[in-house]
Amino acid sequence: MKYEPNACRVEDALSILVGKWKPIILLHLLNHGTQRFNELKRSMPGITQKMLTKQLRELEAEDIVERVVYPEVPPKVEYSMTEYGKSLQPILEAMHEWGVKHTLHKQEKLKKQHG
Amino acid sequence: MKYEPNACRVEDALSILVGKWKPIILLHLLNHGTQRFNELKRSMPGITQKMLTKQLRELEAEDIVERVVYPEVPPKVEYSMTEYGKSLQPILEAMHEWGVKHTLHKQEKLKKQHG
DNA sequence: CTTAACAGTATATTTTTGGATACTATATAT
DNA sequence: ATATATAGTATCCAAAAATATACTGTTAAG
Repeated sequence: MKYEPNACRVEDALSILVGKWKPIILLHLLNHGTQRFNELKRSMPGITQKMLTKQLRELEAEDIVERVVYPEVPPKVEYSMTEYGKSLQPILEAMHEWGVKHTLHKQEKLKKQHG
Repeated sequence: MKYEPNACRVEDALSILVGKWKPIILLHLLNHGTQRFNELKRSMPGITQKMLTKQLRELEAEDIVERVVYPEVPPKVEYSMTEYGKSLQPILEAMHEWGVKHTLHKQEKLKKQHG
């Protein structure tokens, strides 16, 4: 494991995970498998169509998410994680684990501060 | 490992790693140990003093980085990872590993696209 | 007397990200 | 005839992140 500045690829992973909605989208697809556009939208209160579309297209461009259009009317579009995209799962899990610890750490810090 | 929306703590980890400079700062401190302010600045071409200060203060507020001021003139301030902050290393390493793979993945994709 | 090193702060501006709202097309249900 | 569901676009606007630039105070070096 080398981290010479020029060889550092942390940003590559980060750029895919970052954004207000991307981790939520990824975790939802990992947990629920294939989902239609409006299924995703309904499970993420607060997201706008524009944002959801934009995030999904970015993930698609990176081969993380697959988009399948069925030529029906009304339209039907299904999203799912690619096999390649699933390789992000261990990282998301590690971040989740760390986040849980960090929440506890902050709580203990607060206790100390007011006795 | 549960990801019920309310229990998802991925954002907690993400909020600490995110930003144009934070991963760079963290990796540098992990690899080089204690560093003075201008040592850090010199090793990150392009960063402004304001940005470096801001990122370091945010990391300090989260107990990731420790800041020690020596009452000398000219001023001397040393930064280092806290023990707690070092617990981020496996995540950063995992992201680096993934980033390396992703770089290769993209290269192969390009090859296919133009024959 | 001027300049540089140190570790910042202050102010203003640009760039990026995210959000609100209205609009499209087609088919089915009422 | 009207409303609803589908999966989006197109504009415009607000908020957040990042950058540029100038400034502070003290000491030592030239």
